[in-house]
Formats: sequence, C-alpha cells, structure tokens
Amino acid sequence: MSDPSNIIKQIIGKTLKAIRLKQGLSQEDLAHECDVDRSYISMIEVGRNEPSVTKIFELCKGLKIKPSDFFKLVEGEYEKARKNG
Amino acid sequence: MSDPSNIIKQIIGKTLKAIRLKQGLSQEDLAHECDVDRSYISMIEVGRNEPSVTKIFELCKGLKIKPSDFFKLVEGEYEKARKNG
DNA sequence: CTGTAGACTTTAGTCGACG
DNA sequence: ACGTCGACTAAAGTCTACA
Repeated sequence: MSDPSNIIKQIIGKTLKAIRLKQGLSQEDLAHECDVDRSYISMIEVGRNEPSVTKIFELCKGLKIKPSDFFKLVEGEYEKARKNG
Repeated sequence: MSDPSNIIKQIIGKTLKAIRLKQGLSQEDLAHECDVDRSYISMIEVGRNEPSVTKIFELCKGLKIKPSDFFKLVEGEYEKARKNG
C-alpha cells in the first residue's frame, strides 16, 4: 500500500538515535529515563518499529526536548527524502 | 499511573477534527483526499484509536498543513492539559 | 454526515535471554 | 552497550454494514 510507512519509520529511528548520541546517552540510560524497554528503543532506532505519538512524547521527555522540535526534524528529513527520491 | 496514552489520543482526535471543520471538509472528503477509510477517521476524532505518525503525515497532506504545525498544536494542548490536570 | 460494531490481519509494545 | 530472536498481549488499521 502506501509506501511512506517505511520512510517515516526509518527517519524517526535515525532522528532519535542522533539526538540520543548528541546527549551522550546510552539506550539503557534513555530507557531508564523514560521507563520503556531498552530493546524497544533499539527496535525504533533500527527502523523496525514505528513508535506511537504517545511513546515519542515519553521519549522526548527523557531527552528533555520538545516533541514539536523532534517532529520538526522528522519533517525536515522527510521533505529531503521526498525531494531526492 | 497517569494515563498519558489516553490524553494524547484524545488531543489528536480533537485537533484533527478542529482543523478539518475549519476547512469545511467532511470526514468523507478528507478520507478521499488521504486515501484512508472514513470510519477510521471517525475513530481517531472520537479518541478511540491513536493514529501512527505515518497516518498523521497522510492526514496532514490531505489537510494541506505541515505535520510540524499539527504536532505543535497537539503539544500545546498537551501542556495545557498537564497544567490543569 | 457521522459513530459504532463486528470480524479480521498486521503491527506495536513488553519481556527475558543470547550473541 | 547494542541488536535480535521468540513469544506473548494489546492495539492499530481495513472494510462492510447499520442506525
């Protein structure tokens, strides 16, 4: 069906990982901060699962960033991907 | 525990409906624009289902708004809800 | 035009354990 | 410190049809 499903999943994972690394956090650290499973964070970052908006809000809380800023980054990457193919 | 799951679900639905109505669109119109089922849009607006980020991007495309703007509205309502309880 | 109800398939999300 | 596999429960998402 609509293929953007995979694109966004990948971008979310990539974005999450970039922010986490920039803050010098391990997946375990973040998992503990947000009270979510570490293996689940791994799945998100790898692009295997697409987290719900609720989960993203929790993740952002752990990362101390605003969800709207996170989604702005995602949107930026999405537009970039759509331009290039 | 505080059930943020439900809160965000409700806010997304409420936000989607507000934007849709402001544009004078019916659920059917929007469903046709985005190529998603009409009954599913109803479920979202009523707060029964929480749409994935991918779905929200599709919905925003049909509404001709930027996803980041949508999430900004959601975040605003979320903060408001957290302040009041 | 909208909400809801089945019935159904796919995916998210949790958890323990292993390389 | 990270990825993944397996198994499970819950929820997303599709579609038809009725009030």
